[in-house]
Amino acid sequence: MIGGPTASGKSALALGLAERLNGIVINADAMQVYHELRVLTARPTPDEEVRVPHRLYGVLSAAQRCTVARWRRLALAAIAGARREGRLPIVVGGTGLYLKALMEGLARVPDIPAEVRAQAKARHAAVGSQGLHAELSRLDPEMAARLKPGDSQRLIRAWEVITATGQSLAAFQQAILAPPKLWFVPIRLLPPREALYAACDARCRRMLAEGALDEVRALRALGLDPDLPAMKALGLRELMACLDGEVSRTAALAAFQQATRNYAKRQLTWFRHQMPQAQTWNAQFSERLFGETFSFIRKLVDPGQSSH
RNA sequence: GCCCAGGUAGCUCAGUUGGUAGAGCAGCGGACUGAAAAUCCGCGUGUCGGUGGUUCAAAUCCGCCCCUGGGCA
Repeated sequence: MIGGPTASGKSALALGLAERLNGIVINADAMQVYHELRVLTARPTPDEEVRVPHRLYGVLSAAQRCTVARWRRLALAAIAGARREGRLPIVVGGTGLYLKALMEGLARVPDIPAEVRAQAKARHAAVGSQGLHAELSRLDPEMAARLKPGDSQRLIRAWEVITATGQSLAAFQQAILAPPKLWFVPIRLLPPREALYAACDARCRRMLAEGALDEVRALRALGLDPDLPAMKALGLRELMACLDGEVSRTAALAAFQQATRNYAKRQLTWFRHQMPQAQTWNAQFSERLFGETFSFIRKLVDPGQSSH
């Protein structure tokens, strides 16, 4: 399992390991699952997908909604498939929550009916985050106490769970779904800040050169609900503004790069604190370390090949 | 050369009738279990362009100088 911020070199590491270890690369990125987003999410190229089998890349339409639970089911199936084929599953992605849910299990919350979810959103739109927080204080004091009054997304979630099930989300979260009986070797990439930001900037620039604007234009033509997760991809809003002539291409790129850096910083925080059991490596920024990572993994998955 | 408008945090700018300064963004730190590329929380000492002066007290008033825009010659 490989985690780390965008542009840290995760995919290259996964590909390199998969080639040498008879592996299958399994996507753990919330945006790379969407078919219509290829350039904008830096999905592995068709060429790379030929070199090594890749799973869960572009498997959902942008009109669909991926969730942790949905991804987790897909990932478990992909892992099982890889093992059936006798290949090493290599789960790689920047969505920390997905990796954590896969490793540690997920709260067993029933599906919330679409009507209730819509109701929760409508309620939030009507009374605002503060208002919803106040309301939650009556419905579910425990969740209200641990959520910040401005945290709209979690407030909505807590509200819809208590409303639909009559039970607090806190109670569900105490009964975490048992983690699968799988042995993970978590590896995280935490590149130096300056190098990471430079890599983010370069990646955005490359995306523009590789047709990001065309991709955005095509996606927009689908006229999807802006509320869909896929529509939250970094760069979408910025590049749409560019297509509309609201901002120059240069300004759009700068905004896109800024958003990407902000995101990378959040990911660093996540992987630093939420994945503490992981080994820290730095493939992209040091060839030597890549070699070390490789032999380290080889020993773990194939002890017969090493001296001990 | 003259006139006008500006020079305040890394950037864009606030700053009431003089009481030694604060927002947004950036940056940094943090939270995180079914939208997570999401959603939030915390952190603000900086020669207030420089220098003289008025005043108990100057970012704020006055003089001179420097710099940046714009206008007139």
